[in-house]
Amino acid sequence: MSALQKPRYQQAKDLIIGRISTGDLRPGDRVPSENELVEAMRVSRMTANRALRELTDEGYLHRVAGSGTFVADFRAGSHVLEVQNIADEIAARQHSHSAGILRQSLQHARGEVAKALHVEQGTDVFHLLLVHRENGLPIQLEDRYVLADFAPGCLEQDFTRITPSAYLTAISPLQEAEQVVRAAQPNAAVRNHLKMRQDEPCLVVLRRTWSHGRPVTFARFHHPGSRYELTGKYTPPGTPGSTSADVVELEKLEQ
Amino acid sequence: MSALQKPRYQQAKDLIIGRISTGDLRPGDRVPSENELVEAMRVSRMTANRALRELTDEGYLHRVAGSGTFVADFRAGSHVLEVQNIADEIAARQHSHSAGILRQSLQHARGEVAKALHVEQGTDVFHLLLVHRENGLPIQLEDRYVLADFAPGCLEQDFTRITPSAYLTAISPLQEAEQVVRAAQPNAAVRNHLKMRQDEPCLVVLRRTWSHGRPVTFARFHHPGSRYELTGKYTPPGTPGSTSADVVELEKLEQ
DNA sequence: TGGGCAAGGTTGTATATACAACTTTGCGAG
DNA sequence: CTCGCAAAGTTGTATATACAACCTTGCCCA
Repeated sequence: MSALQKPRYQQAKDLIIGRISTGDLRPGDRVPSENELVEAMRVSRMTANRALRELTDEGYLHRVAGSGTFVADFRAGSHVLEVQNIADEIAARQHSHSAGILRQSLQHARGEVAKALHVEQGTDVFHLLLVHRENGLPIQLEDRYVLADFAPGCLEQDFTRITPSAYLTAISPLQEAEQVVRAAQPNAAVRNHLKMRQDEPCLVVLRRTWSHGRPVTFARFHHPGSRYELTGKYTPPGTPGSTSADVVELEKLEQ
Repeated sequence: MSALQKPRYQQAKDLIIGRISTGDLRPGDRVPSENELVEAMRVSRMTANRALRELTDEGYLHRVAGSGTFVADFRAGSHVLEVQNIADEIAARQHSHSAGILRQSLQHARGEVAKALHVEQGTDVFHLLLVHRENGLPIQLEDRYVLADFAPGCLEQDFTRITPSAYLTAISPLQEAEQVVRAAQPNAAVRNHLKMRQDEPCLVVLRRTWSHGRPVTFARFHHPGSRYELTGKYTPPGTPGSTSADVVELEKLEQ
């Protein structure tokens, strides 16, 4: 193997995912066949097969034996927790993601932040505050604290290009997460940042994420109740993945 | 290949899963290595590798290169979806659960209910509407539809003693669930039933549950935003279970 | 013109082989 | 006794090959 860090099947997966997220490949479109991938990427057919098979298991593609491989119709977040990166979630909907940075600073952890991160009061933490937009419309206010010694480069990072979640995941796999979901009335600042209507409720997610046995980041996410919802799917032991089309259908039901 | 319907990698997966579900293999136990599987099942190492790799991706196993393959520590409690029975949830908090029945009738499925349950308009369904209280205070309005031929005894059941969720689970294991979580303003009826303050937002959960490949029940849950929240924990492959005390701690953080 | 059949492409599975990277074990030298 | 290193075992990846099952296309024949 060449001096490449990523395995080749992963490179193939990245290639396909890239073409999907840029809109080059759209739902229903035909994806290169295994043999075409073999020629294009100079890999064996088994490697191409693994890439396409895994993407199918992950819900991105849809395969028909004898016919071909196609981009799956939709991809709603499988587990509520699986979708940690809002940019991916938006890209999967074929929409455009943009972000605005409201704060990016080094602070001393105080009160509940120190408590949530299991550190002493005054420990260095980065404080990030940003607004995520889907097709220009704000859908998430991310208020995040990150342990400074876990991600020292936080102040230099351009989080409008790489979301904090993606950045932190790249540093080290985030292994455990806990979250709380609640409905609440936003305060004026939040409502303002998210351009919410008066009296529109807020879907609030508090999430703490662990890496290698210690909490490394704690975030509060506020979403406009009218423009965002969490979807989940639960399949205990047995049955393999069914399509996510049903979740989509459920999503559309009005209360 | 012999006259076997299932692929051999699937047979290998079933073998491991079987040993886990009978308790023969317990969390942390060592699973047969690829080479041992090769000998035991007379398959190639690639086939054994695929079986173990897929089980790892699905969360059942945990692999360490150079060391071995082990049963993953836990698999329940990962999702928000785990708590299906509000009475159990309340009991876990050492509080008292009570329920009031507002409706318990046989109806014909219409509109979105028929659509959610994948049946024709007019199919018989039971409609249940009840309020769950924690220490006397309403915390959930359960608006549930159940396929009549799945649970024929629904009208005779005393749902103040056994919750619908517990009753349905007893009939047949509910295997898959999908849900959507959103924040919304309740209508007057809901607000009234839940004794909610004016302008208090509502945490709404839509959940559809499947059994043996077909949807059997569809429910809308409304909760007062000030008295109820969903908590979840996610532990992908490795780390052993920590107590839920941390989640509790996170719960108490104010926004 | 219409139907049927054959050919080619595609996915699904299975095997044998090879090498790299990592972990554990155990032995031998100091 | 301890440290270090070598050997063996394990997972991770990659390739070449093979055959079965299935779908689509297009051609040939009635």
